Amino acid sequence: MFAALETTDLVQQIARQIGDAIASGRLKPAERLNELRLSQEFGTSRAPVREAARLLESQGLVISSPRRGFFVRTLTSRDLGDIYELRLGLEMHAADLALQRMGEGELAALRQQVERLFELAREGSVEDQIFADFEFHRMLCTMSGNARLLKVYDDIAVDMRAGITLIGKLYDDPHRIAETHLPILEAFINKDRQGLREALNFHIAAARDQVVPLFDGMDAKP
Amino acid sequence: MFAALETTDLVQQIARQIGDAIASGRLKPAERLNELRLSQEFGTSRAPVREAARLLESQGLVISSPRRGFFVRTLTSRDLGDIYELRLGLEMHAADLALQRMGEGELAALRQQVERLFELAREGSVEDQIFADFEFHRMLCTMSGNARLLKVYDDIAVDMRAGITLIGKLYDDPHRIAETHLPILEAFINKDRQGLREALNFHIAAARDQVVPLFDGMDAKP
DNA sequence: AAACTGTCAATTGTCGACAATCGTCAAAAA
DNA sequence: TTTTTGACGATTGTCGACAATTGACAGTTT
Repeated sequence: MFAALETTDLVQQIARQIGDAIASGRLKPAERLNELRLSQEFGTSRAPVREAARLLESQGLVISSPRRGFFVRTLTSRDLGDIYELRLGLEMHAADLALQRMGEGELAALRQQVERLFELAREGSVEDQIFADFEFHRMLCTMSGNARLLKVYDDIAVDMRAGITLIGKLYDDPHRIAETHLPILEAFINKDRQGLREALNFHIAAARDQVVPLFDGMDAKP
Repeated sequence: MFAALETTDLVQQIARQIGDAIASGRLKPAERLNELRLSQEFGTSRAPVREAARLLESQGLVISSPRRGFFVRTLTSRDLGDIYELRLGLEMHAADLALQRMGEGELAALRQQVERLFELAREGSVEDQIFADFEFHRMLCTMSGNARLLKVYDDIAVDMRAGITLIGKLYDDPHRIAETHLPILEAFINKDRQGLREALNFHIAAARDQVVPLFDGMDAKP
């Protein structure tokens, strides 16, 4: 009858804000999370901030160094390479599963999302397109019907986003980015399993090659 | 010159103990984590216990219900099915990568681990063999050379272990379990990529079919 | 000048306390 | 009997405080 009231608890709110700050680059790698400062900024005590930090810790977004505090995780080019390599396997598997379970509605949604990519290439901001790009691949993982797979994708997506915003620059022509999704969509339509794998392989390898190399030498020790 | 002193911090120690208790079934699904009781048992205050619970939360081992506390995660057969399905994709990808990067030492290690499986089938406890089984597959993921992939495997391994111990019974003949690793090993030796995929597919599907069905109706709401 | 040592402010790790909330149980109403 | 209401105990969420530790800086020694 009525809508459920805001039940967001404090810790998760804080965790999300800090997580966003990391993914968006407002908190830089190796930066220390000053608990007192953060708690004052949030208007709370240090306890919820620490719990939020722990929440992010096992997610891999921050690392805790005993007696020294929490630090934003440093991404090496090696880490990023691993992430893209994992993503490749993950999405190919997701695509396999999606092909088996997919109906017409899902296909239409994918098609619409690709159209959106072109749209944003013409008249949107770079960040918006990057976001839409992530969303396309997330849809693919959703369509696998495997919730756990989706969770893994969400985890690594945070890091990819952090990596991209860390580079700070547009890493490719937006129109070309949109275009590279066409073979994927096409293979979906044709239910061409092998072609889909190849299209994903090409697409993700391209993304990796444009992101990872720019990352050498950007490392910093905590 | 000297060995570094134990720098294990309290929170991680507690988190590990609770995690072990969950994986080993000493803490049952949907069971509530009474913070006061746990803190007394550990001889600490509630703060570190809560932080440990948060650490386990984003790992998916416990879920927090605002104002009601932390509960051991309930595994549905659907969850377990997803996990095995994800594991399949993960290990096939790991195998692909391992095939490219593997040397002689790795092959010998795998072979030795399979021998150990047979050994334990003859004269070991069931738990030891299950543990060795997990270790075999973990080695495979390690050999992928992809640290992030390994992390994902470790995450889902906890749940698989919890699922198996929850069932509580031996789920197959130990000797047969050992045998099903032979085709995997063989395909590795022959560097037969397709055969390796098929062997893994068979092996993991078998594991799933023996674990997941037993799980129907064991669900409980928090 | 360089390296070492001692001191000090800043920050973390942990604790005990208190208010808010939830689940339970008994009593009252239907 | 079944359902609703009310109150109580138990438990959580959050806070402020204090001891322990760290990193930096200045002073001392070689």
